[in-house]
Amino acid sequence: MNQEIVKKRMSSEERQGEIIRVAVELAADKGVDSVTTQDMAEAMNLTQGAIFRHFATKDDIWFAVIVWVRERLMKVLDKAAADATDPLNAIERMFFAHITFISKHPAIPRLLFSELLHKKNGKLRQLIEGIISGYEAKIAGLLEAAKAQSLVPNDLDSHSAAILYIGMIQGLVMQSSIFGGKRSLQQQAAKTFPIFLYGVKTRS
Amino acid sequence: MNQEIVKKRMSSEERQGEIIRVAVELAADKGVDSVTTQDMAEAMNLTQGAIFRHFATKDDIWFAVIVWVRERLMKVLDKAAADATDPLNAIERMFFAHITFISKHPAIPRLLFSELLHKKNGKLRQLIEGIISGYEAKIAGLLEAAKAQSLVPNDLDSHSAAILYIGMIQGLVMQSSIFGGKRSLQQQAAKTFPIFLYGVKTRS
DNA sequence: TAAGATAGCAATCGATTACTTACTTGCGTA
DNA sequence: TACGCAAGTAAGTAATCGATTGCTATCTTA
Repeated sequence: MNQEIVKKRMSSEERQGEIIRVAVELAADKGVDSVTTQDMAEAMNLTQGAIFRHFATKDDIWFAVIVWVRERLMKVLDKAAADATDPLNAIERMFFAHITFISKHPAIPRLLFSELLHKKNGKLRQLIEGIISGYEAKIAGLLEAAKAQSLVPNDLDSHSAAILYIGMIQGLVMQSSIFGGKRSLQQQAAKTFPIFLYGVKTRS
Repeated sequence: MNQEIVKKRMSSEERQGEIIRVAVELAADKGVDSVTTQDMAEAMNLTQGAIFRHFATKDDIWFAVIVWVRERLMKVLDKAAADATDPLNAIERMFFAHITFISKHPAIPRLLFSELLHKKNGKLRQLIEGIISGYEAKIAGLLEAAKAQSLVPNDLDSHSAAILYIGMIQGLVMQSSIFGGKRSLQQQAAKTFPIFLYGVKTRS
C-alpha cells in the first residue's frame, strides 16, 4: 500500500505558492532562520536546485512569505473590526482575531519578530517595519476615536497604549510557545485582554 | 602612532569572562545567531580555534552568557525591589530597573527571546525557561501581596497580569529596536508603564 | 632554574549552506 | 503530432561554519 507520490509539473506561479506555504510550515517547526532550501525542497518532493527556478534568492522567498502574511493578517483584522460596535470593541475583536490567526499559523510571530529579518537592512526589514508600525497606528487611531466618544480618558497616550497592545500579543505568544499549546494561548489571551482594557478605559 | 595591541596570555577563567563579554557585545550588533566563533576571536585578537580551549562547544558559550545575564539581572531587580514602599511600587521599580539594564545591554532581550535558543531542546532552553518563569512568578507574587493590601482588586488574575508586564517590556524593546535608540526606550517606558499600572490598580 | 602545564597558533577537516550549470523531460500549443 | 519552452534533475561550486590537531610559546612552581 505504497503512497503513490504524484509528481506533477507545476507552473511557476503555483510552485511559488507552494514554496511559500511550505516555508511557513517549516518555520513554525524549526524556527525561521534554520529553515534551509533543502528542507523546503524535501517537504515538497523536489530537488533543492529547482527552488531557484521560482525565486532568485532565499531572501526573496522570505519576502514573499511576509507579503503573504501581511495580506492574510490584514484581511482578518479588517474583517474583525468591521463588525465592531465601537472603537474599543473593534480593538477587542481585532485582538482575538489576531490570536486565532496566530493559533492557526504559529510561525507568524516568529517571522515578524525573528532576528534574522530584523537585522538585515533592506527590503525585508522595511517591509516588516511597515507592517508593525501600520498595525500600531491602526490601534492608536482606534484609541483616538474612543477618546472622541469618551470611552477612554483624554490624557491617554494612544501610541504607548498601542505598544502595550502589541507587547501583550508578543508576551502571550512567547509564553505559549515556551509552556503551553494552542488552547493555552486562547485561554490565556481571554484572561489577559481585560487587564489591558481596564488600563485603557475611562473609569465610570 | 600605532595602537600597540598588547598580546597577553590569560588564564582560562579570565578568557572565559572575556569571551562572554565579547559575545554579548557582538550579539547586540549583529543578532545572536549570526555571531560566529570567528567573530568572537577577531574581537579579542585571538585565533578562532583558541576559543575551544575555554569552551567545549559554542552552545556552552551561550549557556555561560545566559547565566551571566541571569545573575546580573536578578541582582539589579532584587536591589530595585528592596527599596520599595509597597508591592506595586516594587513592580514599578523593577520595571524601570529592567529598562535601564536593557539600555546598557541591548543584547539581553535578544538573547532571552532569540529563536535559536528557544528551539533547541536541552539545557539552554531550560535555563531560559527558568529565568522567564521565575520572573513571571516574582511579579505575580508581588501582585498577590498587593491584593492583601487592597492595592489591586481581588479578582485580578496575577499570572495574566505578569504576562502583560513581560509583554510590555518585549513590546518596548522591539519598538525601540526598530525605530528609536536608547533615549526613546526610556522615555517610551515611562509613558507606557502607567497604562499597565492603571489596568492593575484598584479603582479608588 | 629546570620542568610540567597550558594558552595560543596555524592549518585543516567534515559538514552545511545558498546558489549555479548542463542536461533531461514533460506540457501547452500551433 | 511535432516542436519549443519551461520545470525539474543531478552534480558541482565556493564560501562559511564549528570543531580538531600538532606544534610552539609562555607561565607557574617546585
